[in-house]
Amino acid sequence: MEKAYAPHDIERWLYERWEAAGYFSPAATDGKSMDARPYSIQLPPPNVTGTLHMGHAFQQTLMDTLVRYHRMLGHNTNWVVGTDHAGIATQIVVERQLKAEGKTRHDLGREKFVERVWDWKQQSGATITRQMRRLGDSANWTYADTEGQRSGYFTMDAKMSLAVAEVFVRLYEDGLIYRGKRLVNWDPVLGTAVSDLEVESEEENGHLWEIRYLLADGGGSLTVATTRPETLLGDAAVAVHPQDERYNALIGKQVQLPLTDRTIPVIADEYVDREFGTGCVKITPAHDFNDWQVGQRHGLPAIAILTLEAKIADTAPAAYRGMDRFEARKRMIADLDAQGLLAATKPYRLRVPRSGRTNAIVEPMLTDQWFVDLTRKQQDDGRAGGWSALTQPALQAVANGAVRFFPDHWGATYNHWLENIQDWCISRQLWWGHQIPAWYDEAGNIFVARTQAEAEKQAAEKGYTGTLRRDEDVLDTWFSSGLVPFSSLGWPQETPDLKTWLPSDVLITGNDIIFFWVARMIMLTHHFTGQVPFRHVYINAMVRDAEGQKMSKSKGNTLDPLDLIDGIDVESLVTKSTAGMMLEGQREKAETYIRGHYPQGIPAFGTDALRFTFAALAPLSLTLNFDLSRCTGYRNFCNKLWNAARYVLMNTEEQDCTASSELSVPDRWIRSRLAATITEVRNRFDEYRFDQAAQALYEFAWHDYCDWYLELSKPVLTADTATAEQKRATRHTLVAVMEAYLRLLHPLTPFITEEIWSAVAPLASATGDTIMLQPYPQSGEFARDLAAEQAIAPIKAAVEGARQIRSQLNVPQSRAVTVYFTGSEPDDATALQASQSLVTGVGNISELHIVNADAALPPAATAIVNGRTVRSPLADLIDDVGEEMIRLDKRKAKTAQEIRKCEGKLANEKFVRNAPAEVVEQERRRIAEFNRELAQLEAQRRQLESLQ
RNA sequence: GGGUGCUUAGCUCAGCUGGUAGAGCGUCGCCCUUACAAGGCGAAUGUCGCAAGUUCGAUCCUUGCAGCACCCA
Repeated sequence: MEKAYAPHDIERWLYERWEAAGYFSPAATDGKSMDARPYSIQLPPPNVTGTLHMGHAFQQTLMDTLVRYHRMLGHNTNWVVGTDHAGIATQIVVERQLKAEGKTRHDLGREKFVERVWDWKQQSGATITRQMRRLGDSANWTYADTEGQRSGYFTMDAKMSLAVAEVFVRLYEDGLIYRGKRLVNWDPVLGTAVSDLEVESEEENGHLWEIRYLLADGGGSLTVATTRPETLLGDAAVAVHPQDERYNALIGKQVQLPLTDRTIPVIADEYVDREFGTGCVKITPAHDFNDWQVGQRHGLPAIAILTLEAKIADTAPAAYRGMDRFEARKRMIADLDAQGLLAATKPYRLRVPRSGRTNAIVEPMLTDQWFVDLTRKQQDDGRAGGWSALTQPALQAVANGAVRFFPDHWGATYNHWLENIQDWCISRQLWWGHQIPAWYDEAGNIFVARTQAEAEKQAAEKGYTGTLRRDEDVLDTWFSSGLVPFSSLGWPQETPDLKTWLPSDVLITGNDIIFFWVARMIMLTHHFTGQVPFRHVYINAMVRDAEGQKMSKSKGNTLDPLDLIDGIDVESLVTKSTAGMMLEGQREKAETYIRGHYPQGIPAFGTDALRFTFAALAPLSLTLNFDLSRCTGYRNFCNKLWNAARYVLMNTEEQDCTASSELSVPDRWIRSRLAATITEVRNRFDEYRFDQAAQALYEFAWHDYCDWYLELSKPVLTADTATAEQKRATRHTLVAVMEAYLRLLHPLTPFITEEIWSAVAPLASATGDTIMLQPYPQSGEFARDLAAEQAIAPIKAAVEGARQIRSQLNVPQSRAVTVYFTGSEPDDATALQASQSLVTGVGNISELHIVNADAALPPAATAIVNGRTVRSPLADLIDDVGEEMIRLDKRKAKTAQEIRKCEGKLANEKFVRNAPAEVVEQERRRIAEFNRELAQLEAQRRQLESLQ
């Protein structure tokens, strides 16, 4: 083995070997695989043209850890993966490319444009799956891989598209999909409807304009307050609160609508907030969601005055036609002012709805769209409505525990959303996506069918034989991803895979798509298969930078997981991170951040260290602050493990390492600790506590195995006093514990464990081509041995005591000292006696004497470790008695304080009366212990005083 | 306005059913001891956000307050 751990040298070729050998497919688990308990995870399909970001890397680390864990448990394990066509995002990218060529998608036409998107998908589609391989994802790439690219399914491939059409048609036939003219959120830049989930509203600075509307009968005016004066052209009424005495007399009268020749009524509606503005609100049903409701209540007309490009339409007065909405606003304010109708302009903070994709201000727009009904209890013909058929069962699934959230409080968020759900607008005015399987005849009659031929047949049955026009719109991307849990398994065919892998075991995903995706998968899967899509939903934290800031390109604080794996120099990092930044200020800001935070660039940590960091930092809370220094720490951990393996191999290779019955206390102790760690790690994985599993693994390897066991093995392996049998027992323990530990660790750090295992396994008599398919350690493989754990305590205490004394008196550890040891437990003396040579070896102790607390000793320095006392003659050390006195006084003060605390408790009658007997007893023991310690310290001090 | 989460060492975070406050990184000493300087050994560091309550006992339970973050309207 190389002297230092070099991740780059091992990672890539190992992955290729695993994949080529077919280890990722369920059948590889072992011979009995298909009968074993199935275990599967559905990957949230990433955007096919996207790249891997920290959130992906984090999620996938957790998924791969679970998948590897369960595969080693012998479960029939299938990690179903695929990529998403990501309608809007992908279309935007290609449109941008066209724009660079001076073209629009309309220049190409739909067919050519879609072809072009496919080209782009083919070209860039492999990027993300290649990156996932670098993470070590043991995904079942060849499963559902209809395109033969070893990348799983693609949501727009033929098979998946078939399922989409099938679902659409069936929902339509069930009366759960309808088409209608409704107000929807409209992105005027993209020219498509977007769902309310894709709209982000933030407070921005704006104005509140107060505009005078004159009464038509000439008897004065009223003043309305609005943040959107341009929509005035579409006003259908002015509303006041019915109990508002200021305006009572005006209700029912007509007012002259400024800038137009229309008059509109004054109506009364509870919706009006008397406190807001002037208490008079203009009502524009065609351009505001609330006003739409008011309009419905009062039978008002919806006058649309904006085009789909958000320009003033021909329905408005000629003066403003064709103007952009914001230009029109300016002009109208000026005109109103000129006519003396502008009463006031006030600065105002308002929530501005913007499209998540284009950042354009979203316009409520009255358009024909397709919806999934999620709100009706019952349809007019008596069939179940969407609430009963889709929404309610989804609520039920969580309520009755069929689906469990981790952490469980996310269930509340899920419930709250579903309980207040709106119908789901599923049509998008895009070209890239699943085209809606609906056709129209010339009269506008709708035929929803799986194919055009089927639609024509339907039309013919109604006596129509002319040409049919297919609906131009495509479906919301989430519509197809909502089917993934079953469509990826071959639905609508009744495949055996559906039986085996539905429901999957756990979904790991971000809280940002609980509504978009999780809820919809539960609804649709239940509706079409009667099952839940998954049993558990683990909501992972959002990855942020070390300061807790959201990662964003414009701040420059994003990290590319591959840069953490491979490393990158600072210049390349700057170039890469600022590429494509148009705004000068933005570029500078990003560059400053990068040079400030990574002045040396980023070192190569390797995949294993990155994965371990994600696991160790995985909290059950909202955010994960990714700290590079933690990553460094875990890279060092890998190096530690690597070097421990080197030590083990150096001392065991080509030697007899077979089992021995003559196990020493350290042998038995480390095996016992491993047994405890195995139980701990398995439990933690089972409850998704990746952080605690990582902690237990770290602790064992570094602080038990390396710090103590390897050190304790040295005297045995090198000393002439140890018998051949004892040496063999130690060699056997070294390799057996290492081999099992590697298996225990493997799900988190697949590469380094595989690499070391291949060298260590033969020595531990383990066979197999890969650690991946080895059985996961069971606590029964090693015995818990409480006697050994107790016997090791005085050994450690003696060594630590000697080290403390040397260190605190500034004596180099290399100087051997004499130690007088006084135990605190009855068995300490015998345990220490039996391991004398170990203690003197590891502790660099020249003579070890086991003595009573009151033994007469030469003046000595004292250390107390876990109640055990270690004393070393000052003659061995130095002659500065004063310093030792200071140390003793410090220690005395500490002990005295503890005693006071205990005494306080025990003096409290209520404590003694009410606390459980064992707690009181424990307190008594502690006080006795401390008193003994104090007496010893005082004796020491007197001795030193006499010396001065 | 409603909801959820968070507040513990300089930083990033653990802390199980209330019973002696922990880790990693960083800091400060001393060591290149033949697995590892990406290392070893030792040390220092906390009114557990604030206030009240329950309890013999509160970082943990309850209530209120403050601050931060996110979600919904």
